[in-house]
Amino acid sequence: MRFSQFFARTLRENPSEADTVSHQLLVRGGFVHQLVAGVYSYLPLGWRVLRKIEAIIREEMDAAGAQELAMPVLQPVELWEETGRNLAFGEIVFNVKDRKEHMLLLGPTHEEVVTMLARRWVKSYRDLPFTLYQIQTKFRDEPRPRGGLLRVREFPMKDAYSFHADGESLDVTYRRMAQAYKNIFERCGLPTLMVEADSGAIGGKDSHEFMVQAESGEDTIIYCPGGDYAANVEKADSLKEQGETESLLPLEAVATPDVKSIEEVAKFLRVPHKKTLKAVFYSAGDSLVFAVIRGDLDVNEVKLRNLFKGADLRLATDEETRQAGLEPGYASPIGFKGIKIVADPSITLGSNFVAGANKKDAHFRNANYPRDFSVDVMADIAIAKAGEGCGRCGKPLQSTRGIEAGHIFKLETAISGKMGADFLDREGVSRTIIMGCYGIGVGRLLAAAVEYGHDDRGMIWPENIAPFQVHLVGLNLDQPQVSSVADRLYADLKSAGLEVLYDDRAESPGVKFNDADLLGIPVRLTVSPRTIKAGVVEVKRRRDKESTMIAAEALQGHLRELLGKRNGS
RNA sequence: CGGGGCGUAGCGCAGCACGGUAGCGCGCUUGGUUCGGGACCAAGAGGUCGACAGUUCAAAUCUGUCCGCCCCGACCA
Repeated sequence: MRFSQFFARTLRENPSEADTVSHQLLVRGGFVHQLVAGVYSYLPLGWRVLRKIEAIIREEMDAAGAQELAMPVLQPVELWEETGRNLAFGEIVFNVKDRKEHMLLLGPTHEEVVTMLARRWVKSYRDLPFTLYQIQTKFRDEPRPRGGLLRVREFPMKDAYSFHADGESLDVTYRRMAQAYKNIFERCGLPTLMVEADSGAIGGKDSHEFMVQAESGEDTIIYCPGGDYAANVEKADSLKEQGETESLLPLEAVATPDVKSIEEVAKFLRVPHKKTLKAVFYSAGDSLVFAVIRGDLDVNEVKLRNLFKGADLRLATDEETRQAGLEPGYASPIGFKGIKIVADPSITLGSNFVAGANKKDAHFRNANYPRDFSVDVMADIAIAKAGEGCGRCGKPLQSTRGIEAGHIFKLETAISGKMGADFLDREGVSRTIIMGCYGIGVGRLLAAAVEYGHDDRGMIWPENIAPFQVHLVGLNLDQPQVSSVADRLYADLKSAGLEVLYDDRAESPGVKFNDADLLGIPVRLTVSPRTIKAGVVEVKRRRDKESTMIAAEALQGHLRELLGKRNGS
């Protein structure tokens, strides 16, 4: 492609609306253009990258035995009423009305449609298992699009769905898909971390996310440096520090005027945070929930929400707390009944805790479970933090930020059960089809690749997904001798099967070199009066600092060495 | 939805407290000189100042309403 004819324009300055690196660079380089909030055009450069990622995904999906199909974006609301997920998704779905006032929606995902297909086709265990996938635009009216391509409202996604007669079959496919995902991300040149994830309101059992490590990521990952554990913080568990165990002392009330927060209490009574009990109140649906946890820890709302199966969980207001008969700042489960008490096991790691006295300006010393109070549910509701122990090996955990590029999970019968997708097993007994589903945010993956691969001059694309393989820069092309050499080289490279962006514009060298750095194509070749005189071509890899001069005759072989081996297909 | 910021030429911005000719840099067009890391000279094109309403002799500037975009939070199969 000749740059002079290419539909691309670079910007010298960062667009004001972008402050995520990938967003800035993709806009500056002319890869994407925003139409409205969270809706982007993929311009030729961006589209080329997207199609390369898609091609890799297709190859790996096909190799893993999945079959491609295409399902409609436009879906009838009735289908979603079967699973009730039109309510679970709520405001996030884009609704449309047809001319007959029939309500339709723009698919945010395709479990319902694909399960309808399975229901129609699958009669017998002999029809199972199989896996279907598509690469298609999804629509979600996110409350807040952000970070350029990282969180948008219209986006290309690869979604796959597997159907099984039993859990063992699902396990096999799940592992195969996990491996396919590893292959995909590796071929895209992106190191990812496979982490245990929360499966969210959709239900199901196992769930894993594939994370690209990046500061701009929306998720926090807790992982063990030993490599035996990694999880999204929403799901992560850890070994909490053991508090000191003393012989139990008698409960004793102390005056604590105006002392409310754990911080204040610990300071006022001169005890460490981990020797206090924290009480937090949530509103779940139409009732309140009383959460108790050791004072140095925090409540993981995702874990808590999962205990209440999808209920609308939010922090209760002080007003609501008082109405339940509790005094904010001085509340504790001691001598209290009325609302459900959920406790974290950390309240047993230690003894003689300081806890609220359920009246203003007073606390108890030496509170101990179960001597002094009882709880309704004892379950892990704590946020895991770096520094705490790995549940597998005990080593201190670490944390990092990540971009969720892929997510796989075992749906089991969460969808198929509600939709009556059944089959007859070997014994002629009707059973519910078991499902798995597997997603990759393709556009987000593209952005993640930039978050991962860039420097202060621009993007640095991995070979396999770069928009072009070679960036040919011609300098002083107004000299006929130079342009004829450059034109010939361009033609030769193309006929050798390379994808070449040929900068034949009448721009100064500085502009061309800076654009080459910005666009981040893996190999830059320069032809100029200088190189022609020496009978060489300058070769510079984007990720290297130095360039080398290669004799014109040896160039093709040299390029093959630089690029060839990476093209795995 | 709560908090904050912003909307003036294709892009980045100034002008607005104090109302009176719409400006700068980049980019773009034409001609010339340049040519290995964002060249120079000269001449140009390009804007209903987000929208609507109000105040005023007069509004980019003051007032009101609405719309849009970005950031933090809430939320996020």
